[in-house]
Amino acid sequence: MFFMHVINATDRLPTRGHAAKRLSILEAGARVFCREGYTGANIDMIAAEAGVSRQTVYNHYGDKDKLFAAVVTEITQRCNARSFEVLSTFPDQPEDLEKELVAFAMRLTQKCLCDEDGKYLRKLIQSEGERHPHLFAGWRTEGPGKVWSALAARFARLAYAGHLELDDPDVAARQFVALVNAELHIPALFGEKLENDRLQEVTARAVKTFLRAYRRNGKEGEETTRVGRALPA
Amino acid sequence: MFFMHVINATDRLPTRGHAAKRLSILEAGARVFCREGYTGANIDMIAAEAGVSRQTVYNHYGDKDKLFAAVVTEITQRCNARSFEVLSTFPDQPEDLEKELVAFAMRLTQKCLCDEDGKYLRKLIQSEGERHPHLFAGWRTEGPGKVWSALAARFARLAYAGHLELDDPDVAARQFVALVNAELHIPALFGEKLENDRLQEVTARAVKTFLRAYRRNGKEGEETTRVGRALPA
DNA sequence: ATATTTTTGGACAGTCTTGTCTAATATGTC
DNA sequence: GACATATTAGACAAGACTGTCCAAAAATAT
Repeated sequence: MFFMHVINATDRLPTRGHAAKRLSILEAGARVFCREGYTGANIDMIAAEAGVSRQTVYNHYGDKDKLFAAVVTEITQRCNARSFEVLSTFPDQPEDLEKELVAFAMRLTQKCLCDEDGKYLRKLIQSEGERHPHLFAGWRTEGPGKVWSALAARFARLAYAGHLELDDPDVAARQFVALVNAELHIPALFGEKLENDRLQEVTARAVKTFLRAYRRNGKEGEETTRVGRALPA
Repeated sequence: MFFMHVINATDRLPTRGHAAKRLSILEAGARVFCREGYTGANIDMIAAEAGVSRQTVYNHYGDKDKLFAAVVTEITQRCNARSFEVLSTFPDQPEDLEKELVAFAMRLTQKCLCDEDGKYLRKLIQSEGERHPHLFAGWRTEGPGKVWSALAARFARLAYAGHLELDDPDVAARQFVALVNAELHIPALFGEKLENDRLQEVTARAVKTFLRAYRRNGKEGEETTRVGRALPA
């Protein structure tokens, strides 16, 4: 009983206000580190943006390095979780494969790559990936590593069900992602976002190309994927 | 005559030693800015790496901002020039399209994306693109802007000659680049380079997929691009 | 050889940042 | 209300960096 009390007093999660400030600092840290880079960010900026005093930042996270590491860990987890969430909406039993793949690709883009967390993670890696690769080792294995192989498994299933024709599901998965993101890289470098219409358009074209390469011959809907094709009667 | 002399004394490029130091500072600046980011880089580091005194850096470039701008301009020009050099080796009259496209893609990757200047430019844009987009406006229009449309023109020519079947050459060009670079992004984030064998392999697969999607129906070599395909007799 | 330009090293002020410390205040619990 | 814990503002020392100034030394041109 008194033991419980001791445990509660020391191990229990901080009180509501406490936890709220902690989170607020983390969010502000993500924003500022992302905006200014690790070296360019300073604690006062983060404290101000979080609406707390500088000392509170130090109370919670110790120093700049530890705060950065905490930000990386948190954002990584969020992004990974989001990725698997989206992955679970993959069209396993498609009625209209092209349409459903486009919708899936749009979810992937909007919820994982073009959202705030996705942008933060990208910039954090860009600014510190080369200097501190260990900070992102977890992301590499748990993030792209697992997402891609899970995606490959979904494609393999589509192939087994006769919808696709693949040499190597892993290659196909990476190429799918590459095609879908083709037009995003440069705008992302300058903090720009594609409008929704444009995103829809480039995604549709990416999927179309993917299916041209990988759709099983003689399957339905082929004439929509290759314009002006001269089919042998 | 005396007029010539005046022109020479004021307008001529600096003497050899002078120019050599100027260049050395620029190269060192590129390395250090790339390694440390704009904020993280400091003038003493650059001076030391260039083998000159700090004052000399200020004599040549005025201040940190101007030095950074000069580095960006120089590296941009080099990268653009290199891109068009490689572009001029595009296989316009291919005998073995797949093989020649793979070779072309390898040149593009190795000479433009994976070389030192390519890496510098990428990191410079990553660290300062969002904060100072105007510094890279020239790159966007003269670099990817023109390279892609030139590449699209080459693909259009291949289509006109009956080798390819394209809806939109611009889309095809961007997708080609995206496929070829699919595997490079993540290693690049951590300063890693793909070994040549691996690069060759992923490039071959990218081109294979590209041709599966865009090779003209009934053209030669199709059976090599689609494994296990069931052709209608 | 002499005059001119360039480079050097060092000192310097001013600014910014990190991380610590303290005393006062706020917040929440019992 | 009393008590413990969290938070705040501000001062502070130590260090780093920028950009300037200067006088001596070196390189270059005439």
